[in-house]
Amino acid sequence: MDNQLKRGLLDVCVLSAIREGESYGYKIIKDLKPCIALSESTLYTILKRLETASMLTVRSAEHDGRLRKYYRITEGGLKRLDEFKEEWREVMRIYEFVNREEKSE
Amino acid sequence: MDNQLKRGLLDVCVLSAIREGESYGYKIIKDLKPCIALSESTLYTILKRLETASMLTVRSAEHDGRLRKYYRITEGGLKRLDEFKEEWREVMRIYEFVNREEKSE
DNA sequence: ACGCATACTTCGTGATATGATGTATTACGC
DNA sequence: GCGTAATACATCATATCACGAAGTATGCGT
Repeated sequence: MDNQLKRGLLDVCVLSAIREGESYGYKIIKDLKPCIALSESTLYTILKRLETASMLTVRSAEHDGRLRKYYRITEGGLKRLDEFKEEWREVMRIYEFVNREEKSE
Repeated sequence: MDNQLKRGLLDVCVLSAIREGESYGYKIIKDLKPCIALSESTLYTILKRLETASMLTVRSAEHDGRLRKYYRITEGGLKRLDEFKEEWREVMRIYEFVNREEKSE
């Protein structure tokens, strides 16, 4: 899975990682590891994008003397996850088109 | 469907459009219209990319005094379509992660 | 003391989709 | 016969994006 298919999936993966409660960058990467691999630079890019899009909020807090940024999903983020489900129907339709009748073999 | 999810799907859509026999740009767009909308500039970019990747071959032929470029899928292209099926399992796994247990509501 | 894990940031790059624009011919209505 | 739409392909500029590389800084184990 090193291709373009990840695009469009990454955002929702990150959102789903904080859906159940706020989390922070490093933890998100670890939580998503069994699902999808993403590097730090990728994650922080996505988090910034989602913040700009008001799909999550950030608060900084100290933890063991270190700074941590905690991300919390917003209404907009939850809405995005819902929309994703809708979009997925469209994706499945395309998938089925690609894998349509391969009769005569 | 104006999002990123199309990426990764476009290539295989185009390949699947010429899987059953050679075709040309304008016709591919029309054939794919019920499946996925793509502009001419996008299509020709993809066709060029697929040609470079040896997933299809091109031949020019005159048709009604006009030049047409006919695209034919190669072994590599067919292999790509097979690989796509494999990759799809991965994608479905990710999808299921995103839409996992939304209990407690 | 050293290395590793934690934690976040910035920069540069390559890939990509797409709109805009251009060229050229055929088909069709009026 | 004239204009417009459809056919058919090409090129350019732009914006978005994932990601590796590299940097900064702290805490923990040995």
